[in-house]
Amino acid sequence: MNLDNLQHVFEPKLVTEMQQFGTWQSFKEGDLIMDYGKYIRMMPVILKGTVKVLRMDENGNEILLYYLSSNESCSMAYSCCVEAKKSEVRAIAEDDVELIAIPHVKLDDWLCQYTSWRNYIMRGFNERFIELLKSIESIAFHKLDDRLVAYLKDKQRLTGSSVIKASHYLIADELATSRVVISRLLKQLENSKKIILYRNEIKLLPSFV
Amino acid sequence: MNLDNLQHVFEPKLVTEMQQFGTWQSFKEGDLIMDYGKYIRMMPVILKGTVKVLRMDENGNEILLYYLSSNESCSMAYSCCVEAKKSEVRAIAEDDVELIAIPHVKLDDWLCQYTSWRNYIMRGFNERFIELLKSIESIAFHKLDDRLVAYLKDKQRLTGSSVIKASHYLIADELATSRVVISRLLKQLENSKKIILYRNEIKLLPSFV
DNA sequence: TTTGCTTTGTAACCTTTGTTACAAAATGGT
DNA sequence: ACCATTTTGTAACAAAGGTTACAAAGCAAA
Repeated sequence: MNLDNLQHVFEPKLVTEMQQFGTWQSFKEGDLIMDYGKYIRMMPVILKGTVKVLRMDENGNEILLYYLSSNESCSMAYSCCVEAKKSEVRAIAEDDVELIAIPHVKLDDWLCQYTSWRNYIMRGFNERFIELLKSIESIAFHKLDDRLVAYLKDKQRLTGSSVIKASHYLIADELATSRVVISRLLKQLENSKKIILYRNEIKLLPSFV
Repeated sequence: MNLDNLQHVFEPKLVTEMQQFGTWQSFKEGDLIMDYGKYIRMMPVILKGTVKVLRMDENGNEILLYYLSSNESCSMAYSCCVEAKKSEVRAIAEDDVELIAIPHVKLDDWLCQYTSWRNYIMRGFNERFIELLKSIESIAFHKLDDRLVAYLKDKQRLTGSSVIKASHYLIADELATSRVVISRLLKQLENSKKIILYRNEIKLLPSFV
């Protein structure tokens, strides 16, 4: 397995340990990486690709928590992992994903031994916090049209492409609204020459930024 | 300082260390415990009382993050503290508060040394996560009237009293809406005999539950 | 008691978002 | 080419929430 990218984040000795004790896994687009109720025994560190993390509430509403990409890991997993709890989240591969799964017995050891690991974990918690806070702010204070624009920009940044592949239905789902509303707002954006709509595809024009 | 309650959470040796290295602090209702932009060098562990934690976004909107009560601590503080960053949150004493402030140099040491501390920190992160998720779910999927009812029940649980002391304006603020809207909804609840309204006071009737 | 400030009540109106219903277009398999 | 399925467009309407404006009530200090 290729852990070159990790060298920039962790000290060499830790990378060697990760190689030794971790399990390399790969997933194809759409694959289910983690699901509700499954026991978590490993903590994932993403090497390549993007992972979408979702959560369902008591009423069956599913909500997008955040996206994880290279060198990030699922903070929610950590404490679940240590306490051998069941997953409260679902993780899906957005594109082709490679990750290295760290067995839970190593988590605590490394926390003591390696400053880089400790910082990595703590920074992860913090970043995830900030993401959730932004999410709250977005829902609480911004109207749907702004949120939609932010959503599209996010996708653009994440995929590195100005062509976003998604159906209106999917977008509606992730913004917790209905398809008709999204179609309406997208059409407004198209009319103001900021995007062009195709089937399953949205092209962001220069004037979009 | 009286750290009896901590005995139930931490091993005796750690409690002794907390006594030795921590700083005992007390605050009166309304006191500012932590504010935006101040450097965080200590991590608070609440001994008594309730702390309200807020955050402000780029547009100056302030949002309620969560309440902390006995034996809880501010997860947001942790990583800030370790990296000696400025606070992104404001913390206000809801009632009379006692806390013990742990100097940041001890945080990492204890993480290695004491399993109870490690679990405490990790569980804290997790609980805060869950709170934020609930908050997101509430805003995203529930209408204001439901959220208002949930808010009142929360206050009731937190204070242990069926009489909630708060102006409509304050409630509106914490639910990120306008005073008129809250007055309207409260009046509906009063009309359906679930609450009685007074000035700066709301009495929850038995039928409210 | 008078004055000024805060809190609450209420009406009227506007904007945003959600819902239902139906049609048209695109796509993929046979 | 034909059919079933998915995706998108649009209209018409309903509901929730936000805004403005003003009045009345409560409270506190002078």
